[in-house]
Amino acid sequence: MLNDRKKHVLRAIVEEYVNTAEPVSSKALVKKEHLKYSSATIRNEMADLEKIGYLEKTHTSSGRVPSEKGYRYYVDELLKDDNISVEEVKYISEKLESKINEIEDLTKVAARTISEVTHYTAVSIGPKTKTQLIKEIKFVLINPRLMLAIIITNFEVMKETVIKFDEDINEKQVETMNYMFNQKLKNQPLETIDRPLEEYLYDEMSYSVKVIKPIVEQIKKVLRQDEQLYLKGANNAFDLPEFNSLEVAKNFINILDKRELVEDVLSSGLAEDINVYIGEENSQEELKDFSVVTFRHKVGDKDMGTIGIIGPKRMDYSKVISVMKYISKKLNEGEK
Amino acid sequence: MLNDRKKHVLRAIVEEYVNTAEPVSSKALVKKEHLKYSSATIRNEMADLEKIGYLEKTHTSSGRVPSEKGYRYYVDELLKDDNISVEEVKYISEKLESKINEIEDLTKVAARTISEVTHYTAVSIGPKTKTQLIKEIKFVLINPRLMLAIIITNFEVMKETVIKFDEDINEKQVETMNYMFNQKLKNQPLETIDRPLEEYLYDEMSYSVKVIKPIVEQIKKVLRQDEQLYLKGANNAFDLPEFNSLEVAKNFINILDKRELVEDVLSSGLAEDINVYIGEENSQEELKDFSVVTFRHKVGDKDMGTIGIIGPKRMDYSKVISVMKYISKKLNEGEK
DNA sequence: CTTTAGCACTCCTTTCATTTGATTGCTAAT
DNA sequence: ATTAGCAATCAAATGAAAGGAGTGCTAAAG
Repeated sequence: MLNDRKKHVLRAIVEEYVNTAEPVSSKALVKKEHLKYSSATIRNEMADLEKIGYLEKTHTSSGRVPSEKGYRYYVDELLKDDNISVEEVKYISEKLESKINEIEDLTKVAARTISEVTHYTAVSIGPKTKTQLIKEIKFVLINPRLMLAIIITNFEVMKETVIKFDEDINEKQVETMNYMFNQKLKNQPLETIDRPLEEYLYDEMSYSVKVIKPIVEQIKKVLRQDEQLYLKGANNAFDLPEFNSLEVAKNFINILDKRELVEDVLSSGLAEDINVYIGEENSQEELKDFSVVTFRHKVGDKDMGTIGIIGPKRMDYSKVISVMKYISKKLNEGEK
Repeated sequence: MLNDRKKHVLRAIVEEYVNTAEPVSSKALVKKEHLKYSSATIRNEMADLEKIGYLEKTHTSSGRVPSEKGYRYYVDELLKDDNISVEEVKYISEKLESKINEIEDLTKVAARTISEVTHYTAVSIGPKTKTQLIKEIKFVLINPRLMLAIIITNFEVMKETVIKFDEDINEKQVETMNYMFNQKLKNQPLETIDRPLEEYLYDEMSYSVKVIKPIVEQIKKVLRQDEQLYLKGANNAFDLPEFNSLEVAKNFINILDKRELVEDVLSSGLAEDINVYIGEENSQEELKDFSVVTFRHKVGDKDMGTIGIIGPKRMDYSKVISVMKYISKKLNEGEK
């Protein structure tokens, strides 16, 4: 357990380093925080904090920098999560309520807004379809060559898609399909709709490939669509001094370029809260020099997707978490 | 008009510079190309080529680098467009014919494949909806609260979307809608479906906002979807020496981050051919240090989207154009 | 026992001069 | 028309020196 002065010093060092990106010296800290102790005293505290692993030095005669453990302690114990200005509140509200929402996915708008307010890179992804279960699947014939498929999942998400046929279909066939597909797919995960099913259907049903294939293809296509990745503010990263190292910049772009990696990152977070992963805490090797903050956008029980920001370990956790909390709240009440 | 030796020198300098990213010296050129002239002679030719603007120096005692005019001459007159290996042909064929196509947009697959083969950054975008005309719009009622809208455009592209209502709709209403919407929208560009239309409909039709709004919103949404931007291989850029300058890297990421800019770039190309824009030839100020090569993916008269690669001016135009030509051909014959 | 002043020591950063080497342009010879 | 040869130019690498910021430790003061 840290005494109050150590807490103060640690918090101040994290915040100062987040601001300046320069190792923080004892002298600078005393001045900045108007501490009633001399720099020598602070130096002693800093030495202690280093001993227990919360601070690091870049070289023997440099100021101190928070370690990952230090950031973690800061995030868990020291940070204020109401670090959001009136202007920011106003800006966010306007964005989320603006007419754009009517066209665009709200999850995307939220991701973009977070990026704009925090100046970090934001990513978002639609609800994870693969883990959802099929509650019901329903086919409606519109005309002999055009059929509508409606899938309802246990997350209360509804997906529809139109299927075109090369040959005529009749009502009787559709009825059979309704029966057969539900028989096979009810309470199965969405990913069941894949090659094995296709083959099963060929065997089981008397319809030709020409009928079955477009159905399966089209459904698969629509399921994929929801998992679309959205990315905003990649350029912001380049304003940060850590990205002056080409090594780091390259790693960063590499991460963003790998779909699966970003999907992993976003989907690994817990459903209920704001998740913070600092450096090596990330399960992905590639992210060991970055920090990630995510949260899941839910409306009631409906999963609407996950939003995350990716930035340097020297991230303004206070700001990011505050903004995310506010947006999360806003999203929930907005959809009531 | 250049004599053959000058052409040879220019071509060799472009290709050598593309390979090495280092200014090409007279001595290196003689050696590399087994020229039967001394370096002094080549120096004279290089001086001439510089005088007429095809070559440049980075400083007084450096080797030569192609100017934009030099690249342009190379692209127009000197380059071979069959610069594609057996392995590459095989790889591309496999990718385009693989099962992935069944799920994924072929335009995206093509863009990704180009990026993989050329190691440049590829972008693609769906068919430009805004310029298309509405040929017919048709509503089909599935149940009292669910309606299907089908839009057919003059590019023979069909778009469908499902519309949910908060109140019941009857067949009579749908008939009226069919009449009214077609009346108003036939032969209009797709972008007509926007706010002005919405207001017109409120005035003209007796239906409530609750009916009209979901229709317009949903149609707008589906129109947007097609213009989705796809990006692959942004990380490749960082393997190129020109991106060792943070300035350049930052510009590049900035460009990719601006949706509208990339959309502009892709849509400015001519429909029929492969378009090459070198440096300042780009109409976008931001692209003045980059080159862009694009082509439109068409199937018969149907516009399927545009694919482009964005890279340094020191681009392997021969490789890029060869690969694009091959893919373009392949896409056309595949869809027959 | 806690705090602090003072100072030696460390090491990064910047600057400047020097050297090295590659390449050109030009002149004069072939 | 071609080429050998050479002075001139400039980037890039190397290394020495100076300056400065910051720490750790010791000894004294509170």
